[in-house]
Amino acid sequence: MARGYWLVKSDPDTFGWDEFVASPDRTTMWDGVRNYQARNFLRDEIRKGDQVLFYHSQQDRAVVGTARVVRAAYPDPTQFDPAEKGFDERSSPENPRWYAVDIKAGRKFARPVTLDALRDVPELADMRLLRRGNRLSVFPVTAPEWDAVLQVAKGRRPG
DNA sequence: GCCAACGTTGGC
DNA sequence: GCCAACGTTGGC
Repeated sequence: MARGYWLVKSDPDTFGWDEFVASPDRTTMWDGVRNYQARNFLRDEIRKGDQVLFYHSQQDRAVVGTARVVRAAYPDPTQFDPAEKGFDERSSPENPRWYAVDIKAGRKFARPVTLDALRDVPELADMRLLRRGNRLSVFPVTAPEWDAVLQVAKGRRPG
């Protein structure tokens, strides 16, 4: 089975790498996605075992480590809870609208791979992360892109 | 703090 | 069905 690669974004002020690693079994529910394109990726394409780049948005703007999908898509429970920010009154357990996956923290990069560093890598010229106006919080990464990011993380490229 | 990008909502 | 207004995201 072909393994998939993904990038997920997180605002470190809300949920950063350190909090991720401190989670039970280094695993967190990746919930709160309320964008249909991102939802479709979660619901239809992400598979258990897929690999993930964990990216800090906002002030950090860097890929900080890797993760792995340990549970494929299931209905995001926060959509049913009026106390949650992500509550959606149009959703019901019988007809869920939003999905979550579980991801487990992998390795932390020795040095974060910054956006600026990524922009210097020719193989990443078309990477979704670097496109103007990209706001998707989860999207696929190609195998060459995955390899190139890891090369930068290992210090084998400038950055 | 500002602003561009973009998705969603609601009036028509 | 169109589109202006609005809210959110995220880079700078």
